[in-house]
Parts: sequence; structure tokens; C-alpha cells
Amino acid sequence: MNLNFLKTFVHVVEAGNFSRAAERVHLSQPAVSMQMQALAQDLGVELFRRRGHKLETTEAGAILYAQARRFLQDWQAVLHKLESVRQRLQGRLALGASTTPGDYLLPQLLCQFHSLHPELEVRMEVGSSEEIVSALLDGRLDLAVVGYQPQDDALEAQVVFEDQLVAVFAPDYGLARQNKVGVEDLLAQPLLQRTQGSATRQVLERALAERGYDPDDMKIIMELGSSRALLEAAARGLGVAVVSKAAAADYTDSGRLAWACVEGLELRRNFWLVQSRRLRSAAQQAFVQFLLRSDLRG
Amino acid sequence: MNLNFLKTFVHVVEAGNFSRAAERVHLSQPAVSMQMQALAQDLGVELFRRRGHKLETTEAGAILYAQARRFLQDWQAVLHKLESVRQRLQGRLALGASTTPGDYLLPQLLCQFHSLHPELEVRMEVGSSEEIVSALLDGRLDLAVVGYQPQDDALEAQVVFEDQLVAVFAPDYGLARQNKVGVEDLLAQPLLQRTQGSATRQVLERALAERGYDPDDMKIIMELGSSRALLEAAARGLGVAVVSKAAAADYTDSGRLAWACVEGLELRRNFWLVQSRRLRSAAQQAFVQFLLRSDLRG
DNA sequence: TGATATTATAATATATTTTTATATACCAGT
DNA sequence: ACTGGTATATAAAAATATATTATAATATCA
Repeated sequence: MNLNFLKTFVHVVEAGNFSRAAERVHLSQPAVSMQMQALAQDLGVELFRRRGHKLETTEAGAILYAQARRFLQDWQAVLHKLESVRQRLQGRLALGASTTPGDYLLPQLLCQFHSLHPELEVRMEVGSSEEIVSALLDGRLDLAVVGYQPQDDALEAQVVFEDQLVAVFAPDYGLARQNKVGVEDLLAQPLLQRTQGSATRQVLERALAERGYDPDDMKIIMELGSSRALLEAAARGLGVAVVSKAAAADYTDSGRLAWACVEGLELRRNFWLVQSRRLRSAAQQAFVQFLLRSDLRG
Repeated sequence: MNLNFLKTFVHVVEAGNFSRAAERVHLSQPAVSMQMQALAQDLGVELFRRRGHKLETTEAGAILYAQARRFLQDWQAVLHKLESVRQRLQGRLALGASTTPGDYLLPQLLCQFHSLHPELEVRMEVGSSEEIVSALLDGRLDLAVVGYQPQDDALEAQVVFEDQLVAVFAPDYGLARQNKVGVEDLLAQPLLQRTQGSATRQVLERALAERGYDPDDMKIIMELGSSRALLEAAARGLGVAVVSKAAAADYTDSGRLAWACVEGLELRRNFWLVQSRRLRSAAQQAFVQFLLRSDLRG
């Protein structure tokens, strides 16, 4: 029995749909299909029934779902118990990050990581992806999380976060229905943007160009140097900003901002963990393991 | 994460030894070696430490062991919960078995199976392996458990039980030290045997011949037609009998008989689940699944 | 009915797992 | 210290399992 299959199963039940579950667990749809068949065969029961397109769990499926959730949680608990004896590491670890991960994704993780290895001195440098990557090549950093995949042969990269840009605006702005806005609607609004050269801004401009829109059609009423500044301005009703969902979380969760996906634009982007291919310290390996286990990318 | 790895881990801890654990879970020793490495790597901890040849669990290993046992039990419980909704089958199932499985291995399993499918009428015929196999070929039986692998192309076979012959004798007989007796010692004793043609007897005679002993050297003082009769005679101190460990379990567990492995003889034998290759009923498939899940062979 | 959404199947590629064969390390007894 | 026995590790090959892409099948919904 493979715990991954069980995890997939839970996602299928929650998504109510094989295809969507496949996305969430980062598999192809046929892989999910195959896993569910294997699981059902292995357990000797039917797990799903289909009423037209509606996917329903059978009685057995419902039982398994309830059990599987607890079961997976229990396994997490086992892993957690092991954390306590995982060897305490000492020394230093120099991280780099571009702004979105550096400001919004990594801080909380670094806190957790620090509690696991209190003796370990962790330093994080935040800068543009290019700055960070060159520091990595110079050996000034051990590893980094940046917004693109460097093509340098000396570096190795893997996706660790998946981010999405969303439109944000004051809650009384009245723009979105069902957390969605069309591209045309967006372009009709007064926009708040990061200053030229920001990676976030580039993602938006590229996505527009990809769909045949001219980035210059945006009615930019203000250019600001940080996400934080953008969010503050948007919260004050100045206009609409397009920012990382993670960056906006503080504001959207507290209700200071409303958010919406932009329909018809591919505003997803990945953040890559990048390391040099040379020998890696135990601390570095531990941090990588920790990041991957944190499961922010599936 | 693979639950099988966890199961192997538990066996390793309990066996205190990779090689013995490998036997118990029916894997090769390198496979166990590999699994333990993979597990340790996956969890990011050392699981074992080695003081010379003595295998010790590390602190992490001890924690994992405690958790893993519960965890595997919980999984069994999940499977059990699913049993309750597994579709009740109706109809008939005609089983055959040679004497050892028919008398000692299958009865308890049939009781369990019956409680799962109360509507299903199960009939078991007990006879010599040859009789059973020919009934199978005639279609008078659906499936059977016998002591050898038939070579007929119409039949498919797989090992479901592993059995071992052991020497048994009255507890005050004073034959064995540490549950072991040498071949020479055995041959020096007055022996109780099954009548000519018994499969059990054949295993013993073949094992003797294999090692260069003449089966006629056995000092057979009585030949009896059933294991039960043999055990009763041995319990009364008449002599030593060589019988299936499973058959002797009643007597050895209650202390009415002592038992010992015969050193230097290969007295292990398999029992095979045999089925015709033609279409199988749902009941038949369910029973096979049940048998395999019962895990009497690993 | 045709367009769309969803799942299954087939062919294929990749990764994982197992086995066999062989090498290495430790221990015990001489 | 040598030697035979025992216990693990490693390497290469074979067998399985799992994944992906492309395509077909099936059911809904407009």
C-alpha cells in the first residue's frame, strides 16, 4: 500500500473530480485514474459510483475517506515525532530569495526550521532574482528561491512553490463576481503597478502579450516599489493591483482587500529552489528536505 | 511512503537482523537492506546503529518502531472497516484440500470467511492431493489447497501456506535441547509414522534420501492413518513422530507434546492454492483474495 | 444534435523494486 | 593472526510499477 495513493484518493473525494484532483496533486489525469483503479482493486471494493458526471463515493469510499484523512494525519504526526530526534545541526546557512518568497513565503518556514535547529545560524538575503543567482554562482549563498529557472549548468533547480497573481481591490470596489474578473474589465480599471523591472509585473505583461493584448493599454495610475506599498494603496481604494496571492493573503484574509482571478490570463508562476551542484553541507540538505516536506507545491 | 517498507522495518526490529527479517517477509536480504536505506533517507534520520554484529535501533528507530506498529495496526483496522461493506456474496463455493490444510489450516479461515459472506454456501472436500486435483480438473471443485504444484496446463497454482515438519514427543521424553534434534538422534528413536503414501511421510523420506540417509533405517514402531492418531500416540510417550507444525499446534501449545526442528533436514514444504484457468465466480475470486490477505505466507 | 467536460485506454517512457551474484566487515575458535 | 561462519552492503540485470502523452469513449448540457 502506497500512502500517495491514499492522498490522491482524499483529493479526488474533495475535488469531486479526477481531473481537478490530478492538478492538485501534480499528476496527470490518467495517473489518478490508474491510482484509483489500483486502490479499489487492492481493497477489493468499489470506491466511486458515477451519476452522470457527478462523482459520488460509494459507501466503501465514504468509509475509506473518513479513515484515510485521519490516517494521513497520523502519519504526519509520526513524521513530526521524528523531527524531535532529528539531529540538531550547527553552523551557518546562507539563503537567498527574490522578493515574493523572501517576504511572504519563507519567513514562516524559517521560523519553523529554526526551532528544529536552534544552533544553526540562518541568514537570508532578499533581492532580485538575478542578484540572488549571481551570488549563488559566486558561492556567497548556499541556496536560493527565485522566480525563474536559471539555465546555468553549475546550478540545479526544482519547483518548490506555485504562485498565482490575482487582482486585488478595496472590498467596496464592486469589481468582481464570484472571485473572477475578465481581462477587458481589468484593463478598464485604474491600475496600480510595481515599478518597471519587477518580476511580478513582467509576468502580467507577458501574460497579456500572450493573449494579444498590448501591455501599454493598462491604465497605470501609480507605480510603486514594493508589493506592500501596492497593497496599501489598493486597500485605500486607489485602484486595482495585480499581485501574488501569497503576498495579498494578509490583506485578503483580514478583509481589507477583495481579490479575484483574472479570467483568460495565465498568471501562474513557479518559484524555484536553486542550488549549486557542488558539495552540499548537511545543513543545506536538511533545509532542502524541510522545504520539500513542507509540501507547498503539492 | 510505502506501507510495506514500514512492515519490513517492524520485522527487522523484531528479528534484530536484516537477513532473518527478509525471510519473514519473503524478500531477499538485499531488498530489505535497500528498503531500510530508502526509509531512513526518506525520513531523514538514522534508524539503526551497529555495534559489531548486534543491530540496535537508534533513538529515531525506537520512536518509529513504536509508531509504526500502531500505524500498521490502524491500517488493518481500516481494512477491517471496509470488510463490513464489502459486497455480500451468494451462491456456492466448492473447495478441496489435502489433509493438513483441510484439517488444520483452513477450518478457522473458513469460519472467518463465512462471517463475511453468510449467504455463501461453502463446501470443503478433504482428500489426498491427487484426488483433489482430479476433482478440480473435472470441475467438481472450484479451487483447492494441496501439497504440490500440479503441472497441468489447465491449472494455475500459487503458494499460500508454508509449513514445516517437526519432531514431536512427550514433554518428559527428554530428547531435544533448544528445540533441535540431530538426524542421527532422530533415527535412533522409536518412530511413529503415517501409513505408506501419506504426503507428510513422503516429505520426510525424501528429505532423508536427499542427505544420503536410507529411509529404511527409521525404527518405525507404529504406522497410523492420521496425524491426530500419531499425535495421541506420541503424547502417550510411545515414541517420536514427525508431523506438520501446524497439525501439532494444539498439542504443543497446551504442553501435551514437546517439539523440535530436525537439524540437517529440509522439512519445509509449501501448500499451493490451485484453480482452473477458466472463468472464475465472484465468490471464488473473493475467497482467493481473502486467503491471500490472511497473510499466512507473508 | 453537437459541443463540452470528464474519464478510460493504449503506447511508451521512466523510476522503483527485486533478485542474483559478489564483495566486505565482524566475530569466534583454533 | 588465520579461518570459517555469519551478517550486510553493493552492483548489475530483470521484473514491476508508475508516470506521461495522445487518443478514444462516454455522458452531460445547451
